[in-house]
Amino acid sequence: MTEDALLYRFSAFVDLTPLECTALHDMIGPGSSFDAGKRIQWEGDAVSGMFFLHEGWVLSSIIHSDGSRQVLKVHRSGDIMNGPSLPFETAVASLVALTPAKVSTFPIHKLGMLFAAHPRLAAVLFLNCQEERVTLMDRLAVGGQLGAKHSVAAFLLQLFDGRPPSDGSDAKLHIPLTQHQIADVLGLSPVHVNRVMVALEAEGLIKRSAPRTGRGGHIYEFPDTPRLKSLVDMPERVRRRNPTWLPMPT
Amino acid sequence: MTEDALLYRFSAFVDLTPLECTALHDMIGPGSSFDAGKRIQWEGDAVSGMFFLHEGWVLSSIIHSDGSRQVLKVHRSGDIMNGPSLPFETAVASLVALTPAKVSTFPIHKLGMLFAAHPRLAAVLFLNCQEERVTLMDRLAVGGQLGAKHSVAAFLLQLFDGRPPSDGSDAKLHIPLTQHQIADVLGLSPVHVNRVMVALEAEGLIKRSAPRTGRGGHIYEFPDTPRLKSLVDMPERVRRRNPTWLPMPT
DNA sequence: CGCCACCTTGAGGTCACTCAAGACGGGTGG
DNA sequence: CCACCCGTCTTGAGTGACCTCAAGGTGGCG
Repeated sequence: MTEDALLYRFSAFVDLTPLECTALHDMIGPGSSFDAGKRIQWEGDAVSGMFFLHEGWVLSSIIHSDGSRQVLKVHRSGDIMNGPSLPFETAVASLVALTPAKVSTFPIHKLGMLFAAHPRLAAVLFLNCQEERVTLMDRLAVGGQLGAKHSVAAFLLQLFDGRPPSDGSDAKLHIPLTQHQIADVLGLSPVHVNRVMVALEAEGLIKRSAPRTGRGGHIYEFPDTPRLKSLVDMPERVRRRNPTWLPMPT
Repeated sequence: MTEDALLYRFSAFVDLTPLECTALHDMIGPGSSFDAGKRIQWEGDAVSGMFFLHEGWVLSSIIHSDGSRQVLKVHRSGDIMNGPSLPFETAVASLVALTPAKVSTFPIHKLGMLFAAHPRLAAVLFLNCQEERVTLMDRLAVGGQLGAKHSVAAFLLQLFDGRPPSDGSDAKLHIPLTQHQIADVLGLSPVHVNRVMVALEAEGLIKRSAPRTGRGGHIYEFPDTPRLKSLVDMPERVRRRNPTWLPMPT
């Protein structure tokens, strides 16, 4: 299954050739495991490359000078991490494992080799980055204009829609974030997140139950996804797969 | 000067070889002119490529379903536009000329050729995209946590710091945005933007004067940039120029 | 048993919003 | 040259969303 996770982001845009698959495997270093709560990278570290998340949940966050924390992205299996740090001398964000996580490094000089040897893969990386940009733009739009209820609903729905294939396809989802962490994602206060959660549950839009195990998080169910989606009302973005303009596969 | 504008974003990361310069010029189509207020692209159009802004100001925005508008980016000379649309079937945002603007198209199939023939330039495009991502992340952080005063100050300061070289280097800056448009950028209401402006002026952090001409905008002065910067308090991001990991220049 | 992290709920305050009306200035037509 | 109009900026008053502070409840774990 770890193989599939690796190719997840890349094959979202193109059907990979076997040669490209092996090339990716060769470029990505051996994975190491991190316990829940362990820090994978500090904001301000020297930039050594990207990371690839095989398994688990990882939080990417920035500490503000007033001490408050802004979570920039909730990473899940298949995600490519630390791209935003590449243009700079030092890392932009910290990466913290939320659950036990398996992470590979994608050393930066191999990234250069990838651009030289596999232009199509490079283009896919570029597209992936542009898509992340759109994700941020949408968050900006939702958070800026609409209320906290919309933000929370959009957040939950995004995690639900984007769950990796291995998670099964029923309407339940374990989200290992505390309400405090969700607040950090959305730029709200923890107490207000709680109030919104209670309200959403009262309206029958979500259902929460205790986590099956240990630290943090809840299991969320979505009994009425259509109504939830209509509440959020995000524009439908359909990805263009195998666009004709990409360079020839290698 | 238009040549310089073209190379502005690229040479932010690397010193271009003459061959790369001519390659870029060849790939970018002839420029066409747009009057102020003219729409360059509609949200929902088919994606035909990127655009390159030689001269002028362009607003990139999304219309929400409730009619409100979110401005995603204020483009200025040298900017590469419409990148976020590339992964999708239809364009993500509308592009509207704010001032008379000169725009070239960067057809999508030539982008594929660029990835194949000029891996180093492709890598620079990738870095540029990652940097835009960071810009959005910072906006998210500022807008989410801090007040409207910070947002407005950060917005003005960002425009001031990022002004193209041709604009001269005195402490004056003509910003052709109405307060209503600034509100759309920041996700605030127009009246509140106005109140903040008045407050900032009362504190001596900015100074406004009438626009030299026609429609919209003001001339802003920044008599006390240090204090303004300390108010905004963004982390300093230093770009890494000519990183060693890039592919060989062509 | 008691600690700790998390969730929950209440009360009161502040920031930013909406609605509404007025001031200013440029552009147009008489 | 003047009257008028329209977009923009400005200002006031009232409302609502979200925040902070604070206290209490719950469950896991040593």
